[in-house]
Amino acid sequence: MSQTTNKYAVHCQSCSISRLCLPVMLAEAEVEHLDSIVQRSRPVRKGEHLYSANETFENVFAIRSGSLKSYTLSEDGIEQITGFHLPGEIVGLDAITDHQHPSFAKALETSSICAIPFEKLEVLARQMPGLQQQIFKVMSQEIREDQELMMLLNKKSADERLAAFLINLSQRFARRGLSSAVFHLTMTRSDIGNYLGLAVETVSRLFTKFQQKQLIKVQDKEVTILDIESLSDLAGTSCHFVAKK
Amino acid sequence: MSQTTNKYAVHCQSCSISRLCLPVMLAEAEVEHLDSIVQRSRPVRKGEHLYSANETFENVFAIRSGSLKSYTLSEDGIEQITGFHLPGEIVGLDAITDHQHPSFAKALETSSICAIPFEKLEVLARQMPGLQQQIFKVMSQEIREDQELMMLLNKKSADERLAAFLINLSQRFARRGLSSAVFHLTMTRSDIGNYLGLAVETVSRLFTKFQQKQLIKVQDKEVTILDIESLSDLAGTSCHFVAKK
DNA sequence: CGAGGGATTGAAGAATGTCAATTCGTGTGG
DNA sequence: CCACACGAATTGACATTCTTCAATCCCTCG
Repeated sequence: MSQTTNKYAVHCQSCSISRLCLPVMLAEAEVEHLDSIVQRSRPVRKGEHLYSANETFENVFAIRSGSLKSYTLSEDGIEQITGFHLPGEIVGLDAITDHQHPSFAKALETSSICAIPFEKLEVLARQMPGLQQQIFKVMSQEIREDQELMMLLNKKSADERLAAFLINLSQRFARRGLSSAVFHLTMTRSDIGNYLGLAVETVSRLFTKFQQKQLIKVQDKEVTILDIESLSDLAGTSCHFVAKK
Repeated sequence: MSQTTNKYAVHCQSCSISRLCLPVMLAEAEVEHLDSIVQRSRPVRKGEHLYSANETFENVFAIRSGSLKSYTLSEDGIEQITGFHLPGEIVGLDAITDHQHPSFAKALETSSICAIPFEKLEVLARQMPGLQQQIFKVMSQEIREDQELMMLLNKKSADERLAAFLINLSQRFARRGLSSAVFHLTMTRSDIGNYLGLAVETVSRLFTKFQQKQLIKVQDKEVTILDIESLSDLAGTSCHFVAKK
């Protein structure tokens, strides 16, 4: 066992978010196998990169605590945030294709990360049907979420985008046993705008607008959802045409 | 062997686009195994659905010839096209997560399709490392492409989007041994607009604009790329700020 | 030959971006 | 411990791209 493994030992067996992570479908003995290939190192601090574009792909990463953003850089150096990631989620899956990371992953706060050597994971997956299934599911889920995001960016107004974003975060926090009503944004307004395809100023204006409409309360990075109903309506059902009348 | 398998028998071993499809990394004997679980049925005709949202997920589908579009419907019934698919590509991967299709796949022209029972594929993948790897790669690739599309929708102007779309199509045709300069659009202008997050009118205007600039030649559904250089520049490097000056 | 969807083109309007100024908050260094 | 500096956030005024609406044309397919 490596030193790093000892030092930051939190085993999958006792990990609080294992039910959201790869071990979900595994028997106890299987979890031990998985655990044995997982590498844990010192926490990644805010602003540090977990991986960068063009780096060789070796591991996928499971988030144990904290939060990350992943993003790509276009040829002209423009940052495009492709996702925010919470505990239990797996990042780095976009690198499998050609063994090189196409994107960056950066910590939004100090975060604990499990590195999982992908080649070993593949081998294990062949022996453990449940693990293979779970990997497929996680990847499938990501494809689906990206599609939903596309829908959001393509068809929805600025109001709808931000509402959907907040609802989405709320639900994800809830699944992790945190409050769905009050939560902390670890990303900047600029990050949110970048992710949603909006100017920072627009995001800022919307926050105040939502606050005036008593949908949410915002104090710096602390968001309180006051009217989840209306916010959901805004996020989901209303469309350009209807909204206008 | 089922009747359908006989009737439309084109085996993976002799399939012209197998190098773009799942068999890529397999030994000949392995391809035979894969081939034995693949189901081929009568071609899907233009406008017919390969699968629809909420249907139970059983197969992923490989496209042998023709083209498809996949799309989702929002709660308010708005169509959002999430991709156009060419021979060699696999569709239905977004359904693995919860055994239900979240999206629709519709033929844009008469298309030959291979249905691959996913449960059988999973079993096979455990026995054939190369197959498992290829499935992972295909899924990873899709995640990556969705991210690129997000970048496109989020950060690029209408001109850049259409240019990128045309370049992308051109490259994909080229990989399939077709002309990268002259090709046929099987989707409508409306489809293109939907996919790129633009109004049909905008797409139409851009086609004429590109034509005036001698970048392309368009005659109905037939596109000829005249100046791939400039078009690539437009698609990739130029950014809002620079372009404005 | 007629009908209907697809495509094109023009004119006007709206949503959002851009620019600019100010405030706020936080972390750093003296 | 305070002052400063710098990035983040907010707010206002203006600019612009793209959408929306409307009319017309075209092509295909019954």
